[in-house]
Amino acid sequence: MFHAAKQNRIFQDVVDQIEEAILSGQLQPGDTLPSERDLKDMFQTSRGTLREALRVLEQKGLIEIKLGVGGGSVVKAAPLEQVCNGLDLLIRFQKISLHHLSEFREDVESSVAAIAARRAAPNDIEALDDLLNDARGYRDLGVEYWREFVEVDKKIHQALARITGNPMYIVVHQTVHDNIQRYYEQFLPWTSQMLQENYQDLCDIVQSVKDRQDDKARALAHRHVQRFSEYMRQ
Amino acid sequence: MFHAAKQNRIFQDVVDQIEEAILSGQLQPGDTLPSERDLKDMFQTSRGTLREALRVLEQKGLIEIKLGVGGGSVVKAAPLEQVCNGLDLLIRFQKISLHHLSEFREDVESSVAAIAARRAAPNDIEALDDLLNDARGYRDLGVEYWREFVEVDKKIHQALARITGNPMYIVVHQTVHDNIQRYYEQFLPWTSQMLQENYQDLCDIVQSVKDRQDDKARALAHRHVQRFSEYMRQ
DNA sequence: CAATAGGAATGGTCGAACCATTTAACTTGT
DNA sequence: ACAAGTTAAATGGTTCGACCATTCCTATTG
Repeated sequence: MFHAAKQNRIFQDVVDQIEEAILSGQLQPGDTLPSERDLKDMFQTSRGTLREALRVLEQKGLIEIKLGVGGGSVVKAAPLEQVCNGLDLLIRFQKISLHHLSEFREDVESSVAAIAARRAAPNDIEALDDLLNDARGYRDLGVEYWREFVEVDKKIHQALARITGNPMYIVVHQTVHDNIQRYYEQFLPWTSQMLQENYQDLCDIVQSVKDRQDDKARALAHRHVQRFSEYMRQ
Repeated sequence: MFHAAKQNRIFQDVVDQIEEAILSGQLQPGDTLPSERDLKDMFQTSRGTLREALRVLEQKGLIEIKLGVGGGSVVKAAPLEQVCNGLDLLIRFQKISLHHLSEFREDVESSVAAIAARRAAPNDIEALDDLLNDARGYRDLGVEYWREFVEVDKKIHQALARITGNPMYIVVHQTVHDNIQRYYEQFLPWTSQMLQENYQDLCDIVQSVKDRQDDKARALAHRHVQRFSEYMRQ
């Protein structure tokens, strides 16, 4: 339930203090921390210990460290990559398979589509239509434009996630998508037929979002992702 | 698309080498790395730089560092917590509201229940029944045992997540649950009626898992979590 | 006025020393 | 012979001081 309180570790105390300052808003994204030599005086510690603390914060994705005279530790906007990297590590550690990730993604995308269908505003619909037009363009250009098509496909899913207005879906969706994409980029036997099927799927999903049919959108999105998973299984 | 290749950073090279050794299986979980003083000689670097590398690996969840003569850096089994910690940090950093968290949780718990209903093995059912018995015991003891009851409730949800066999659900579920708990521990107007309702919900869910009725389990879990969210809105 | 050279601030690295903790071996008393 | 306490060694944690590499600003010079 609790984990050991290694309070002997000074750098951990420094990490906690700076992390608390960031999470509480005392330090805003973009703010620059004092230099290492100043910080070491503030915390009354050595530079080595302070640097270990900064290293941890950097690894957590909370700060970014820049070189040179104007440099220093800058508070980052959102530690999203860290979750991505953590997931990636788990995958490479073979604790999570592509199958697990796909299954999870099916549920997330389904829920996102369903909620989007309930909440899409007129300008959201407009944006989706624009993206759909782009997708049709690349489909018509032929299978050699699969890379551009996939990019639009990604943007459509991102747009749906944003329409939910719930940052949890945005964040989780992006993390899962990024990690799946990293793998399927290696296997890319895209056919013209797959492009056509995917485009049709997207059209159907957007249409059901327009019609406010959340259950239909959920089912379509589920089938869409599932089909994609099956492509990859081969 | 790419991020800067700061190859000036020696400690990063050390991190990469050790990480590669772990991922490739040259270093197995449980193995102990050489001491800092030996490692510094192997990498031909200073102890300070080497320690920064170890700090990063520790933060990544790949190694655990123990004190004393028998101590050193031990390769960890699974950096599962790292994803939890990362997601947790993201939730707190972005100050994701209870409402958004709850909405997301409703979907996750629903999917978990549905999948569990399809995959529960006999011994899983047994474990669920045992937990259900514990829950009934605390319910009968009265409302002053709400804390113990909630603990069992949590264990039941955890058990369902584990039954899915998909680490993604386990990790996401646990993180979301912990963060919601952080909110509702402040407000605890538990009534005897709420205890009763929750217990009945759990019974129904487990029953539908037993009956392999995944859609019913999904619906019940959704209502269960939704009801809980409504409690807290007051 | 532009190009170049220099200097100062800052992160990155190094080495040596010392402290704190832990384990194992050793000593001692019964 | 056994148990308790003591000592020693290995290991991570910390400190200090020095120097290097990078970056930006400023002053010099053509």
